[in-house]
Amino acid sequence: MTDRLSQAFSALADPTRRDIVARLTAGDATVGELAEPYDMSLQAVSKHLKVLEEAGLVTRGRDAQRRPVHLEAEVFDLMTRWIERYQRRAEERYQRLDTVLADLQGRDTAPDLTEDTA
Amino acid sequence: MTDRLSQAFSALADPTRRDIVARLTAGDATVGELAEPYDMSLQAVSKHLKVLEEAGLVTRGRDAQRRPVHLEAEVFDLMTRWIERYQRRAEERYQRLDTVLADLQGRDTAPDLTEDTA
DNA sequence: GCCGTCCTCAACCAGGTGGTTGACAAGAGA
DNA sequence: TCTCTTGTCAACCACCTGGTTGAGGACGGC
Repeated sequence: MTDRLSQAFSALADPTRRDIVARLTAGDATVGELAEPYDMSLQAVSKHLKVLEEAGLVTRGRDAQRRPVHLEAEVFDLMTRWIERYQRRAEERYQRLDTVLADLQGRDTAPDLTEDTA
Repeated sequence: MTDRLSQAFSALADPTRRDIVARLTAGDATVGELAEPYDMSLQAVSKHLKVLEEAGLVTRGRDAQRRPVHLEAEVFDLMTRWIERYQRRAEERYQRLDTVLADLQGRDTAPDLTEDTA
């Protein structure tokens, strides 16, 4: 689970972290501000932020003893590109379903593996 | 981790499962066909498919003792909507950065929580 | 009916995850 | 300097995850 895309999907698989991301679209915030609404220790939120940071979804600055958290948009783009690519293909497949049906009798081999997935 | 979106992100956080999804865009496949390229037991692949199925990314039919696996597009749409929503907001925030800078001196409250995240 | 094929279920295991508490580092302010 | 605020680090814990092996269910073909 070391690749960028796995880290990004994994980071957003947690509802607390998605909530944090959602709130950060309103503007940067400190760890304390982000932790306040949750019934959870500051340390736990700090861990969540570390996960988001390692996934590249967030960066952390420094302002005295405060660590302002900042949302980064690039990795989101990476994720949407991956999803839309296969979503689009799946939809295309249904649109030309007649062609697929015609192909069915000739289909006795496994699907090819020529596509990279990362 | 019971909600739909968490399950979907979590399912795609694994490279093997993303690879399976990618291959399924070429057409339905049986468990055996899907397992063939991996250095992994059939049972392990069967588990991966179960995860994908519970996330709603895939459905499984029945054809005698075979269980053809079929890609579903709807949940992808749910994910892209979530991502793009916050990605768009993050980008908008940079575009009107001058406004944000003007707001900075008045910003001493935590970001609001009016947004649902699921 | 019996065998082979395709697949799932159950038990197990190592390692990861999400939370806790306690200690402490870095700075601002008195 | 002493203290308060802000946040991280480390150790610990219960539970989940991704793999294994072994057993067996469901079905087609002989």
